[in-house]
Amino acid sequence: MTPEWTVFSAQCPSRQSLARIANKWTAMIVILLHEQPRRFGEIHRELDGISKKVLTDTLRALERDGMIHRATPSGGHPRYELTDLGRTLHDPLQALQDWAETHVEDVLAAQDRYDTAMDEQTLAR
Amino acid sequence: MTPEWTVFSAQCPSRQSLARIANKWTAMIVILLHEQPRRFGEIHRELDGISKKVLTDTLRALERDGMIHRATPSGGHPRYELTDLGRTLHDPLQALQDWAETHVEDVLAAQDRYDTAMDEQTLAR
DNA sequence: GGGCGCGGTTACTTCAACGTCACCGCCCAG
DNA sequence: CTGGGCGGTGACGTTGAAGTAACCGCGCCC
Repeated sequence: MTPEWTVFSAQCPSRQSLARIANKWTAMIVILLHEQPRRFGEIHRELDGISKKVLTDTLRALERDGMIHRATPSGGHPRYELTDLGRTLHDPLQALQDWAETHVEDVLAAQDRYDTAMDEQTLAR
Repeated sequence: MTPEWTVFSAQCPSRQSLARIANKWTAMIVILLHEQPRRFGEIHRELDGISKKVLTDTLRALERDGMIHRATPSGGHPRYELTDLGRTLHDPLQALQDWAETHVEDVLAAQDRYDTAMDEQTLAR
């Protein structure tokens, strides 16, 4: 009987798995590739602020985990595309991006409230 | 006219927001607190492998972003609980955890395939 | 064949995240 | 009034992730 691990156990593979997908670059890349397959340079241009190194590292990791596929047509440039597994990941990650964009204002407001509360606290002492 | 930023722009606040929620500790804590409010020590015990320092840091950050609330009943220990905002975050994050747990095997298999393919490639040279 | 763009790779550095550990105040039990 | 658990905090060191920049082979075009 194999123990029923969950993401809450540090050694459980699903924890590693969660760590990979609960990551901003993973989310953005999966969402980007869901629109259409893209080439390295395209992804690099669209993901503002990512370096070539980090992009290659992230793409390799996603490829290793079977979420994307690197297809090199003969005599052409490689294209990155989602695999079937990767496609199942799109909706949850898209939901995350949607949340981030619709609730930005709330988060910003909460930060303001927290920061001013902290300021008052330190001033009062 | 404010520019229509998205998470793809590095300076957009929603990018920061995405970075916070697309994070394994955030996901696990939100899911844990959705079941019921908990005390520091409880969370610490249930999240295998997190240190006190990282836990406090993460809790503070989530509190600042308005996702959780630290309630200290008079003459009692503080309890952490989700705010309304935090509650809206549960479903997307739960979806991520579910994905991680249901697709572990696929990911593991993909890693195996990738690694043996790499081995053969290096042996062939 | 020389230059250019693409798609990386590599070596080196920098920086932030994290772990560890000692310590603290508070409250309660004995 | 002392000892222990709880809920942290702070200093310090380590590590790993990320940035930087130089370089590289390939194919294409002039």
